[in-house]
Amino acid sequence: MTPSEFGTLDPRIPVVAVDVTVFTLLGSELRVLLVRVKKRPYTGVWALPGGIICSDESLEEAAYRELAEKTGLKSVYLEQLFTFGDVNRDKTRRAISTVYFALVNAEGLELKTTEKYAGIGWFPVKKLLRLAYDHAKVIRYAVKRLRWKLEYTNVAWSLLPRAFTLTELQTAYESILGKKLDKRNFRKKILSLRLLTPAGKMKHSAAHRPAELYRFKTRKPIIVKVL
Amino acid sequence: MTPSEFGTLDPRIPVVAVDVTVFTLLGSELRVLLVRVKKRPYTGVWALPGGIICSDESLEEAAYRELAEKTGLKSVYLEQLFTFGDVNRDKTRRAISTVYFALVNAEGLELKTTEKYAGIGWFPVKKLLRLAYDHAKVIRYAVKRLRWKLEYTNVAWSLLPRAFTLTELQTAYESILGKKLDKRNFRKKILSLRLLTPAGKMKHSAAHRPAELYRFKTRKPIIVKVL
DNA sequence: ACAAAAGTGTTGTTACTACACCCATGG
DNA sequence: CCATGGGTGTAGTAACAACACTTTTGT
Repeated sequence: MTPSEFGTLDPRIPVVAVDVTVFTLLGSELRVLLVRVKKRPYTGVWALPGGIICSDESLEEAAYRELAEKTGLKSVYLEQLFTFGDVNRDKTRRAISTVYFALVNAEGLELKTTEKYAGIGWFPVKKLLRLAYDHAKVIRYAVKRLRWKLEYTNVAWSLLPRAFTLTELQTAYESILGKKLDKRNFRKKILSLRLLTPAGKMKHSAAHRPAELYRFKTRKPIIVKVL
Repeated sequence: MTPSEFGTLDPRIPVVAVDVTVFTLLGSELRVLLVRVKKRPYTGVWALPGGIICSDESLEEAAYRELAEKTGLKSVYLEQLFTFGDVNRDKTRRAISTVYFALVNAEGLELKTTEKYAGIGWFPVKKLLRLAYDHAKVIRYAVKRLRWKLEYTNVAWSLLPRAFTLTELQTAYESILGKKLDKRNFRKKILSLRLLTPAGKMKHSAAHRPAELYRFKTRKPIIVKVL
């Protein structure tokens, strides 16, 4: 059974959807993945990627499917964020949407879209245009959760390339948390957590001293007080 | 439209339910509210209270309705916990269930049940019997969240009577976290947070020095590192 | 040689842990 | 008067915040 077979019934009967908020860093700016809707009444408006679940997949599988369709990525950090179920969040029918939350390294990543959408792109989280449904609210909530996650877990690995410098890591933290951090204290704290291991290489990027590259020892999500 | 009008369709079409994990302290033991199912194939088995949502209520309203039906309580602490959507979690049909999480003071509270159930009661969270659906898993997850909430927020007020002694508060923490706490450090920390205000009364409970009664200054949920 | 980012320590302050005795009451 | 839980302080330790200069490289 395909998604399109649902949703043709009584508009008061709830339909179950999954949406995904995918975040990445581009030019040390936090961005979210949006798609351009074709269907009325939101034609031309941008929204989070998502859709009705299929009858033979779990919610999480639906979220992974959505993510893979748009980004081609399979093994990324993904977790359930919240389920939005207000009566009039979708003007056309009763829709319950479980929103997932993904973090991605966009380096060399090609976005693809399906017939369903008229476009796809990364949008800065600051000053977002008007979005369809209640998606503006959803993104605000997701950003809050992302900030919390950065401070209390090791998920930052999912935003960065495999190997990265401590300054890159610090910049990621700074641009998402929206505040400057002390270089010495940051490095001391991060290294003392023993989450990182030197990659054994240097990054030579310009006319200045090269930086040591590090990797996360594990890419399993764990809870640690980082800051 | 009433809930019973749903669920008569194709069993592969997802139906949206809300379940509630209601916790309380009875005899300084953590307990959860369970109801006894009548319907096959879970006849006689205990489960979390819950049901299909109505077409004109939000998820949260459905959770409040469920809670009020069973406990008569209206203004309690309630928040969304998680949405469970595995394909075979309900043997009879595809059911997506958003689970809410409530904390209640059970003092002088009368449990009521509806036609739908064969019984209702408070069950110790330790050594639970077999439960219907995936509700054992749901409760384990909810207990984890409860422990986190106690350590990082002020929600403890919702488990206690309006006025309580510091020892009662400490006992609540100890029985939920499952460990002893140091009396002096606990009191020092709690009072330094300035969440409590003396109720101006004493609790005379037996042949020993009476204890000062306190109240929470606010019953709005806030995030504070308590322990 | 200079511009530009990498890298590195110390000190003061604050929060946390561990620990033992006297107090007020009811029976 | 005694059994019971209520109430209190201190000292050592660990985590955190604030702060500026030297090193290494490419051009």
